[in-house]
Amino acid sequence: MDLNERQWDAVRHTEGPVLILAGAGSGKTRVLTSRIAYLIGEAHVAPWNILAITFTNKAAGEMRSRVESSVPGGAQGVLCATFHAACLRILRRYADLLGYDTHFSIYDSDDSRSLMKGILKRFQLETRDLKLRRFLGTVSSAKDELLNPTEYLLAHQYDRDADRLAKAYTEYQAALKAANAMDFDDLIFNTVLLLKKHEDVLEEYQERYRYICVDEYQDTNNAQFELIRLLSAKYRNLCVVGDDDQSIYRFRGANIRNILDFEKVFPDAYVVRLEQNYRSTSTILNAANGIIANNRGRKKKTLWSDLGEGDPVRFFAFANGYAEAEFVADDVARKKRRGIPFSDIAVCYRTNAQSRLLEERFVQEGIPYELVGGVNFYARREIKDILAYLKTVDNARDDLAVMRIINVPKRGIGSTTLEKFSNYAASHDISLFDALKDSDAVVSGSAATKVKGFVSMIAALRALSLEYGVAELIRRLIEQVHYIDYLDSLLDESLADDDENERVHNVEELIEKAAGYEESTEEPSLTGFLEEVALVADIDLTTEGADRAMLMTLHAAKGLEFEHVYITGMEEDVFPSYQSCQAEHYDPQAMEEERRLAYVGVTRAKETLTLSCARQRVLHGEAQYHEVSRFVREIPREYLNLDDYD
DNA sequence: AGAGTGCAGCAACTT
DNA sequence: GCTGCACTCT
Repeated sequence: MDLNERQWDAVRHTEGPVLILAGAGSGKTRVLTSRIAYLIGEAHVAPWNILAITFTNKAAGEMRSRVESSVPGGAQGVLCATFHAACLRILRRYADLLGYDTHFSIYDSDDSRSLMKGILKRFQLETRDLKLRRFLGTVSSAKDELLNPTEYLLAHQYDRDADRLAKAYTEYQAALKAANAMDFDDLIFNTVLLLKKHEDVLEEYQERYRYICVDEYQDTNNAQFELIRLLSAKYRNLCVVGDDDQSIYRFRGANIRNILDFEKVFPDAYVVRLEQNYRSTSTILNAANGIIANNRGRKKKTLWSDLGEGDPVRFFAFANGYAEAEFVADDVARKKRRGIPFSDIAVCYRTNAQSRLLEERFVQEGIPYELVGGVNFYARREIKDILAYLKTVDNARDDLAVMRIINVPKRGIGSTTLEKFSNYAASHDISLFDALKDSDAVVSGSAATKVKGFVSMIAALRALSLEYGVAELIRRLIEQVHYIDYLDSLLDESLADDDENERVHNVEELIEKAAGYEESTEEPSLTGFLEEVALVADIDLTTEGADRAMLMTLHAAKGLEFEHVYITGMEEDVFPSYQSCQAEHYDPQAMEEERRLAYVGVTRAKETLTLSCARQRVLHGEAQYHEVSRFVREIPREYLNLDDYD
């Protein structure tokens, strides 16, 4: 293994707390994998005593295969997983200690939203200046602070609206528990709770995971920090890797202090700085350094590279977004003609909405591309419908799932009938599905018949689920409910003959994914499939190998690298975003986070970096005019090609 | 009682 | 451009 001096240092220092400050492109993944290989091969640590936490499933998979190839056959037992996946593993074994059934469902953000919406309606908690968003945000940050509803109220009793927020939090948790479901934050929160309440469980996992590595440590939140603190408390072999300059998830509760204060919490921490960059030209690196130097709260470091100067960073200003998109597409095509594969190229932007113009232009010019993000595959309506059927089969207490599919496709069970059943369920303290089973007690006549039909259909599917695998179950259920006909009926007739129905295509893809899951998993199960599906990120779904340019947000680009990178929309109020520009005066942190995002974007590029802006752009349906982004101006002029600047 | 239609309101980043 | 909701029609 060819590692530099510092990297070796980080690899060999296996015992005790270690902080690796790894600048962008400094070979941190290589260090982490080498370290794990070293633990197994040289320090003779058993693979199953190692836990490696990564940010995405994709990163976890890459790490697993890289460890596997450097320690052939020896890396089997290493657990490489995201925080959420690692917690899920623990909870599937011990959730009963917290009063959940181990088949609990996982609610994604959409599910959380619907659930909360229902609660706000039922208890009339929503007002003009206290909206759904704030309720959800409050619950999420309460869980991050590890406060249950009672503790939350106690800690925030003098805050405005605290009583209503606490009420919503209480009811929301009660509803989740009744539905035998956990949201994303619960996965962490409940694991911490479990470990704190049950010393024997804590001890089991402390013994198990004697060596813990955490990647992208700058993006951990408070609850996640508490989790690893607990797990590593006994053996104290905690190695965290991160770069405070790349902390870009503050909005989601990431606490940059976790990395900045690591040495305060672990005074005996061994600190390694990786400052040699193996990715970018010095020009690109200097541009990045010029930008990030404007931030105040950061650990000083100086990245350097010996990969040569390379080309200057290019900046182009266009009259509008169309011209910008046209340029990017043309320029990508030009690169291709010069022999550069599309797959070496990424186009990044601040918000997903910006992808549309680019996509249109790429399609026109016949440039193959892959869009990362946008509407998550698993968030699409047709996919959520099928998954709701599966969830209902797997966990009948999941009211939200039942609610979603009871009248999809239409089977004549409308809102009035549903309301009766909801009330019946609430007053008898049973799940919606159990209420449906009591249909005669709630409604009569045709409504009762329809409900009975639904209940027996689910029962039949449940029987099928014991007999068949997930893929076959899906095939049979869509046939049973005539789901494809339903999807076709959704299409506008004018469009119908043209393209084939994309939703149908998505459903077929889901079946393929289910089949893939069954092949790649030792003991496939419906629960297992549902959880795999619940925790995937957009970036996990990207396909490698195809020669396509990548289109993605700057957030999604984190951890990736490309020979040629374009960043579009370099405009004030776009990037930096409108919100952060507004907040600038009372919350300088917001602007610093935008700047870190710019730093992340710039440092993705290996050979060339192209920035662009549009003087005029249509946002929210109206034309807006913007100045050139401050981040462009922060790049020292000597590294910038100024042909079209000013 | 349920289904279909039109329109307002909204649109950061994401496990 | 999309979703959720209120209103009207069957």
